[in-house]
Amino acid sequence: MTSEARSAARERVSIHADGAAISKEEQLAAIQLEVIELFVHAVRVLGLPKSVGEIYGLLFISPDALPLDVIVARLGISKGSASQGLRFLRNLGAVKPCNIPGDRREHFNAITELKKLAAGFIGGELTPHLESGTLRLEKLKQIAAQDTSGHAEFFRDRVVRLGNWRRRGGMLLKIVSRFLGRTTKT
Amino acid sequence: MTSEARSAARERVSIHADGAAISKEEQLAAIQLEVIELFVHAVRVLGLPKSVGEIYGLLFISPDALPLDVIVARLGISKGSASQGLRFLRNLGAVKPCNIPGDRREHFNAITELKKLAAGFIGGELTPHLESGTLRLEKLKQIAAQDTSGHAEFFRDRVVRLGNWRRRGGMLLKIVSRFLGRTTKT
DNA sequence: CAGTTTGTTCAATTAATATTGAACAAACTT
DNA sequence: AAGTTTGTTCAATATTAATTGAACAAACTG
Repeated sequence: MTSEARSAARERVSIHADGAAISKEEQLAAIQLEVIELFVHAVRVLGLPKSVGEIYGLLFISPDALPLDVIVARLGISKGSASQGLRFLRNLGAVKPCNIPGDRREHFNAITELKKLAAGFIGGELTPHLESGTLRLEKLKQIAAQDTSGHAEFFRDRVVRLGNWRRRGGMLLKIVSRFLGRTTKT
Repeated sequence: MTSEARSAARERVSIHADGAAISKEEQLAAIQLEVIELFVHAVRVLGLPKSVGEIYGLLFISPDALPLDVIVARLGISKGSASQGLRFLRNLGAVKPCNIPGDRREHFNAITELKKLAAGFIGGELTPHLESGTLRLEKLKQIAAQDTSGHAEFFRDRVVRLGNWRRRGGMLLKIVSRFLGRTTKT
């Protein structure tokens, strides 16, 4: 996009702020709105904020990389939300910054390989929890060893069971990664 | 527990309500508190309310089945929370009602086989979302077919990709179930 | 039957989370 | 250097979700 075109877009946006018109920049095709809605639902299941779903959804269904201010305009969310959401998505590897020659703004593309998305989510969200669980389990073992109640044996059995769960959870993450890593790259 | 013992327990609880004492019934061993905390963290990851983690954790680490009012007293939560949490856990198959002869109250045991827990969670929480996603996808295909913008081909490609994601998601759920179903029953 | 126990429901409250927007800093431009 | 543009941060606000508790119903008990 040229510098002049950007200025023009901004002008239209300011008109919209007056409630008078909607810029072409902001108009989303029906299919785009629907896809964004789909991602909003999907991220809810994963326990992530709506804005993250909106941003990822918009990038997923946008033919071109988009900069922050365009995301803000098209979704009608605040700059703060967009900035935080993009940082989260970037940290997860769900979104990739890309440079557009002649444009100072950092643009973003959605990463659309399920394998990569899952890897990012597993590494960024799941594994940390699994590891903090490992620490908790260590603590549990110690406390169980000190237990003086009449149920020490029962408690120890339960702690063993938790250890088994965790072990199998770790195996599952690997199995999932391996499954998604096989061949077909969509 | 005999009828007389229950009355006595209730009396101690009422004393506690006055701020004067804590009944033996309510005292949780250090290990129990720690396990409950662990489950509270775990259910957060799954997007479930804290109270559900507390209730399941308490039952998991209790040698005997517990009735609603004991759960309320030991966790210090409201009857409403406990009732709703138990219903949720029961629907998921994470908790099993059991009858204690001579006691009118319904008691609950935790189900501790990871396979059963996962099956309940997959069937109760994950599959419904996957299925609603399937419906959304159908809608998406229709909208994509009608698209008049210059990006119809891109949009259709994305919809195909979403279809692939969903298909693989379904396969994953099966793989997870199969993995957890193998032999070792802890 | 009148009273008690047991458990559910749901409107009101409280707590937790996400979002906003204004202040700020860094990187550019003229 | 003074002014833009671009993007971040974080305290205040808004929104959403969980919890409470009181009213209720059903199942028992004497």
